[in-house]
Order: sequence, then structure tokens, then C-alpha cells
Amino acid sequence: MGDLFSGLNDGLISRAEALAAVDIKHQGTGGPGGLPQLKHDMMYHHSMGAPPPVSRPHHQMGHMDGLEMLDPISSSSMTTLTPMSETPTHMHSYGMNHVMNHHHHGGPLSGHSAPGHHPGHHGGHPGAHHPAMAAAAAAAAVAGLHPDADTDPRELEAFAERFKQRRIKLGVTQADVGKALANLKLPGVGALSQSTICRFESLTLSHNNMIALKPILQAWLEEAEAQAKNKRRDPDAPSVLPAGEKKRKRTSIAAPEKRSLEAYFAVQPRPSGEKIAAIAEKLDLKKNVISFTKEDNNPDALLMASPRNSHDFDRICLEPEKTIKVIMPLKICLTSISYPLSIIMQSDSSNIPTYNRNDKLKYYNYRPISLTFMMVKIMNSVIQETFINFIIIHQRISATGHGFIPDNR
DNA sequence: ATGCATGAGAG
DNA sequence: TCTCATGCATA
Repeated sequence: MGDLFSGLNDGLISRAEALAAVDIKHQGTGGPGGLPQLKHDMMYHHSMGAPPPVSRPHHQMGHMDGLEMLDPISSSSMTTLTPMSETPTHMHSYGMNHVMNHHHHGGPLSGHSAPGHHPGHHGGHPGAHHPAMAAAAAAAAVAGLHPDADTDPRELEAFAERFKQRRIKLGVTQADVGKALANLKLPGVGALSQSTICRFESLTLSHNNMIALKPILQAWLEEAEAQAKNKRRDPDAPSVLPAGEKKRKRTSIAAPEKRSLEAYFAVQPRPSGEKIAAIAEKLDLKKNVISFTKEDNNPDALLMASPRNSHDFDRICLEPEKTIKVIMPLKICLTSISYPLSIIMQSDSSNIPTYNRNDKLKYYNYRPISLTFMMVKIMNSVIQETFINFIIIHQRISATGHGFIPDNR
């Protein structure tokens, strides 16, 4: 294994650097080498507040073997690369400066992110904008932590979680939130789609996008809770809460039925569609209520999901236009592989979710990335077999076909 | 929740 | 042409 990755290292790095030179824009203060993506990864990792990355986290069940295979690699290459990751400067370069001035069609986030919130500080100098935070920021900088609470992935993650919980407590759907944003009357902020709210909550937006959206959603949340508190809303202020109470009541399964289902499940955890229908009929429940026994939710079935096996990858590698999605533990970003993968993420033209919340243990941050055919091709041209192996390894431990690690809760 | 498409802005 | 944010439609 070790050979596998170290062999791949040199070729990839040089190729990667070539790519970096082309693809990657300046990422702020000069860290060592020109691999800003890595900083990002590093940052996130550090900021995850996880136990030392090298320590062997016990991830859940099926992933174990894969992780174990990878462990020695990461620890060994860690040695060489760690210094880089620890580089305290530039922590907040955080990449994306070049993105900050993007103007998107119609979106509420035109250009500078976070309208109405700490004007200007997002524009690529995420230093301490609150005087009060300056000290903390400085301290954080010394400690190698991200000084800016608004751009701190931990904070973003925490906020997203909080947001979701409180939204649900308010009985408001993602779609409701999206629409209500327009009523907030924040400058430059219009409605958003359910998709976007969903993506925010699930941290499947770009980091930049997360940062931009956060203050907006925060504003909504505060307003919504205020309005919920005072039943008598200011008639002038448009409600940011959904109008009618038209929520479908939650299905509840009576104890006897539940026992039946559980008993059945013990015998036949994966009944056919007809069986499910029959059960539903018998228990006088809707079919979708019984759907928890479907293959989708069977952990054993997860590895069956697409991409199913190495053959799929092989095929993909021969098929232009295909995009394959791979999930890797962030830990891998700390290894010799990190450069090329970072660059692939940068170069990929499709949407690249930056975060996800599936890592309950906080030891790893699983990060979905997409590899376009071109990138695969480049990778392959450098280290053909090795790359295939690499993919397979990760496929084994993490591919779900949905782009995310299952919770396995 | 997410694959795919769109259109803006930057280069 | 590329990247990115975003929405639509639908699994």
C-alpha cells in the first residue's frame, strides 16, 4: 500500500503542480508551495477540532478495513507533509478570493456575500472585523486556527445544524424558508429555492456560498423566532413564517403494528415490493410507511449502490463526459495524495460539495469530490493502475451511490 | 436530497 | 471557456 501511494506521489505531484499553475488562482498570502486547496483542506481538518488526525479513529463498521488500509499511508506521508499543513500563516486565505466578486444571476447573493452583515469583511480579507474579536483572532492565528468566526467551517457547520433544528422547531419547511427570505427585505436578498436551503443545511454548498448564505439565514431565523414569539406580529412587517398550518400530521405506528413490523423485519429484512404492499394492506398502513425495509436503508446494500465495483470505474475511465463521484476521508488529504486530489476538486467543472455532515465522529470529514473524465484521464496517464486502485479502495469504503457516507446510525 | 441545466461574471 | 451559485424536476 505504502508503495502504491508513494509511487503515485511524485508523478502526481509534478503533474499536479503543473495543473495547479494553470488552474489555480492565487489564494492569498503566500503559503509554502502553491497548493492553496490543500490549505483549505487542512484548515477544515484542523478546524474540525478532531483528535489528532493521525490517531486512528474508529469509524463505523464497514469502513474499517478500508481505513486500516489507508492508515499506514497517511501516517507515513503525514510526516513529510505535516509541516506544510501546520503552516500558520495564510490560514484565512482560505482560497476563493477570486470568487468573492462573482455576481450571480438573480441570486440574492449578488457579488459580495452576506449583504447587511459586517459590510465588506467578506471580500477576501477575513481578518478580525470585530474589534472585540481582534485579540481572539490574533490568538487564533497564533494557534493556527481560523480567526474569523464567519468563515470558520466549524462555525458554519454548527450554525447549519442549529439552523435546521430551530427551523424544524418552528415547523417551517426548507421551501418556506426560501420563500420567506424575500420578505426579509434584506438588500439584494430575494427568495431562494428549497434546494439551496437544503444544501445549506446539509453543508453541500461551497464554502464561499456557505459563508454568504449564513448571515441571511441567520437573519431569517432570528426574525422568524421573534415573530413566532409574539403572536401579534407587526402588521407592516411581512411575515417570515408560513401562513397556514397545513402540515400533514406525522405518521405514527401503533405499538402492535410496530411489533408486527419488527418481527417481520427480523425474519425478512428485505421484503419485495409486493410483500410490502401486502403488509401495508394487512396493517392498514400506507406503503411508504413500511419502506424502511427497503434495500435503500439496508446498510448491507450500501456497497451495492452505484458505482458498484471496480468495473464501473474502469468503464467510467473509458467513457468521456462521465463524472464519477468519489468520497474520501479528509485524512487522505493529509497524505501524499492530497495535492492531486485537491487540484482535481479545483479543476472539476461540476458542482463540488464542500462539506457534509455525515461524519458523526468528527474524526474525518468526508468530502465528496467529482472527478471528470478528463481528470481521470490525466491521473491515469500518470499512474494508471495505481489510480484505479486508489479509486477502488475508496469505493470500497465509502461509495454509496449517493455521494455520501451513510450514517449507519 | 440531488442530477442536471442555466446563465452570470471573469479571464 | 471556465467556475460558481442556483433552480427545476424528480428519485
